[in-house]
Amino acid sequence: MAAEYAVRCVLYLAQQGSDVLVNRQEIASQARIPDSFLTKIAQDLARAGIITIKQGAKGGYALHRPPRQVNMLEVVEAIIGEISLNECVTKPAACPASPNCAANLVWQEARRRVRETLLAADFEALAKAGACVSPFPSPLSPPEARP
Amino acid sequence: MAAEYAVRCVLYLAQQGSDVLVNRQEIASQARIPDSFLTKIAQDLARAGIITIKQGAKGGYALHRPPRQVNMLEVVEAIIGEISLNECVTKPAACPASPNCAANLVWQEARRRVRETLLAADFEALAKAGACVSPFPSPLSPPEARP
DNA sequence: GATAAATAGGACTAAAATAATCCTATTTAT
DNA sequence: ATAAATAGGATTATTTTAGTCCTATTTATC
Repeated sequence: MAAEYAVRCVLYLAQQGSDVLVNRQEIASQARIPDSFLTKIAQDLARAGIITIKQGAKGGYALHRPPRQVNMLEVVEAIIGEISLNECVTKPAACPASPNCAANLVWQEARRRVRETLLAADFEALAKAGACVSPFPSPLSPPEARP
Repeated sequence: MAAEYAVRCVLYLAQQGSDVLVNRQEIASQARIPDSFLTKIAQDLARAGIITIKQGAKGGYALHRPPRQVNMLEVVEAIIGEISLNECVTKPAACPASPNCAANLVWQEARRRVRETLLAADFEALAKAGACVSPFPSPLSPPEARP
C-alpha cells in the first residue's frame, strides 16, 4: 500500500502543478490515504528530494521539481527501497552458487525491466494521461492518433 | 523464500534428467531447503503439474515433463500465485480510478515484462547454464549412488 | 499379510513485514 | 503569544511468510 499511496500523493501534487503547496489533509482525502500514514510517506518522499515540506501554519507539501522530472521508480523506491523481486538478488550470500547461477541472472533481468518501466513513467505524462492513455505504445494498447 | 526454494528444487530435478525419481531428503539437502518445508512446496508443484510425486517406500519426486517444457514463471506462480507487483493491479476495486489510471497501466506493463522474462527461462537452459544448486556434496547426507 | 520406508496433508507456531495510529515536540504565519 | 501545521518517535494491530509437528496413507519388499 505505502508505495501506491506515495504514487497517488505525488500524482495529486503533479496535477496541481509544481510548487503549489497543498495541505496534508487535502492530499489525504483526495488521494485516499490515511492522514496519519501520509505523514510517514511524506517524510520518505522529502528525504528523497521528491517533495518539499513546509512546516507551521499554512504549511503543506509541494513537488520539489517539475513533474516531468519525477518518475514512478524513484517514488516507489523512496518508500520501499530498491526493488529486488527476490532475496537471491538482494542477498547473494543467501545462495552460495549465485554468482554463476542462471536463475539469478533471470531474476536480475526481470528486475532490470521492471525498474526500466517505472523509470520511463514520468509524472507529467501520468498527470496528463488521466484518460485511459497508456504511456506504452505496443502490446497493451495501440498507439493513438494525434489531433 | 518459498518461490526460490521451488526454483532450486525443480532445477535440481532438471539436472538429474526428467523422470528420475529423487527422494525428498536428497533434494532438501542438495538444494538447501528445509525438509519439512519442501513437503509443502512439492505439493504446490505437483498440483501445478510440474512434478510427479511417488509415495511409499522408494518414493520421491520427479519432473513431470522434459525440463525444456518447464519455465520459471510457472514454477514461481505455482507457489505464490499470479505475480502482481502491487495491489492496484490485483484488486482494481481498491482504487476507484484505476480503469483510467495511467499509473495502473504502468504497473500492468511492468508486470507483463516480469512475467515475460520468467516465461522465457526454461529449465533445460537453466540446468545447462549451471545454477543455484550447490556443486558441493552436502556435509549432512551425501547423495547416494542411484542404480 | 506384516512391516518398514516414504510422502500427504492439516493444524499449529514463530517471526517478520506492513499498515496504521497516537502523542509530544517543533516550526511558522498572523 | 497563539493557533495552525507538520515532525518524528513509540507503539499497536494485522497480515504474510517461514517453518514445524503429528497422524494418516501409500507402496515396496519379505
